[in-house]
Amino acid sequence: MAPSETARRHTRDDVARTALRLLDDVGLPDLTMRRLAAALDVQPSALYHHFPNKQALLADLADRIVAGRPPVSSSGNWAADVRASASALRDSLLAYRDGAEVVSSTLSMGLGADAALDRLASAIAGGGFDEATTRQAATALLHFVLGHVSHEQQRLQYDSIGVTVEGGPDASASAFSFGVDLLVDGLRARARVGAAR
Amino acid sequence: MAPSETARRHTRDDVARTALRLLDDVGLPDLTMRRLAAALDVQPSALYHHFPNKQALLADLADRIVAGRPPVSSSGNWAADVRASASALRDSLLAYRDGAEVVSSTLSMGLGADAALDRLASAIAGGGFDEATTRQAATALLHFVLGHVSHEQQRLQYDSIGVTVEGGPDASASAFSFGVDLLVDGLRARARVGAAR
DNA sequence: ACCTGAACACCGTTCAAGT
DNA sequence: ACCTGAACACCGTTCAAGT
Repeated sequence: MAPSETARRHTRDDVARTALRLLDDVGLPDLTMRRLAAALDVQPSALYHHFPNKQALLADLADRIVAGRPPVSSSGNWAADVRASASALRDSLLAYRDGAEVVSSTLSMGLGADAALDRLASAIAGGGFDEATTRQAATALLHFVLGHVSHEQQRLQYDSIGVTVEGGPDASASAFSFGVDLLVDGLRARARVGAAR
Repeated sequence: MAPSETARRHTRDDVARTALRLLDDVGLPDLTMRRLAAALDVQPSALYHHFPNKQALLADLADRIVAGRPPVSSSGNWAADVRASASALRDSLLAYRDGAEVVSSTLSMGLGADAALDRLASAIAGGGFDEATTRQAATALLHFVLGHVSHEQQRLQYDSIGVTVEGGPDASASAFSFGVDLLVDGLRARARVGAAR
């Protein structure tokens, strides 16, 4: 125990966990490498020992945010499973400040958020659609969920600044359900046609 | 003509148009106030005479991107109109590098992109849905369109760097149509129920 | 393996002052 | 009305060097 009273060296997991806490405290725009370093009581350059760059760190955070809730188990009703998966994903994103924005950004970088897509896809696959339909429907649903929750979280910020927003959280949740139902109903129409028994 | 050979003073419209050109040339991450100032042959601080901050500039760009194409005129077939509106919006976004990202960001700031929502909503309204349904469906569709095209444009960048992406532009366009159809079919199911003649 | 210290090449924004 | 010059308070990232 040479260096000092408190342990000083960090692991990659430490860094990610601290980043997640900092994200929740200050939001994505203020989650800088320098602030993260300060939170870890370390020089900014030390972070680059654990992550090659900020993008890689954010991709890791996205994975952790999505994995926050366990995947929903299949119930035998694929439409209900899709709704439950979408709702669970929304909850995961809402669990961290700017969670949707973080996952969105890594999805567009092609780095993370695969888990989110996979979960939606496997729920949809329960309806017996072909692979192309399943993948495209999952992508459409993911885009809707990320867009909706991003919007929702942005309004939460305005709200916390004191600006009152029309609708409120109930309206937001019901608009979310509506969007998911729209996509599920669209798929249902396809199931009737596709399942040419 | 006191100052010099070339006219030196700019209008707000000049600034926005130059910003749009710069966006197309270098992409959103490199569209900085300082580079824009350099492109206008002006000091960075001069920009703040035309726009209060970068957010306001981006909101203006978003409006211009969405207004790039005229709204589709009603054809008597609301479902076809919705598909045409979504497709026209996609074309507008694809017309500028990172167009979808620009519009997304201003939408989440509650500043612009109203025109995009309004166009989708008026096409949907042709189906005779109540106002809440129309608005929520338009929002869902807008989220899908923005998410899809953002993703699409990000892949274009990887493509231009030399990385070959699975699928290609045809697959992307057909996945877009599929997502729009899914939402339209979901709405159609609702039309049958709602129009309890 | 993990970190420091110092630097490089940038950002957005403000503000007094000029014409 | 539109702009300059200079500053303020930051960024992400690299790299030699330390332990």
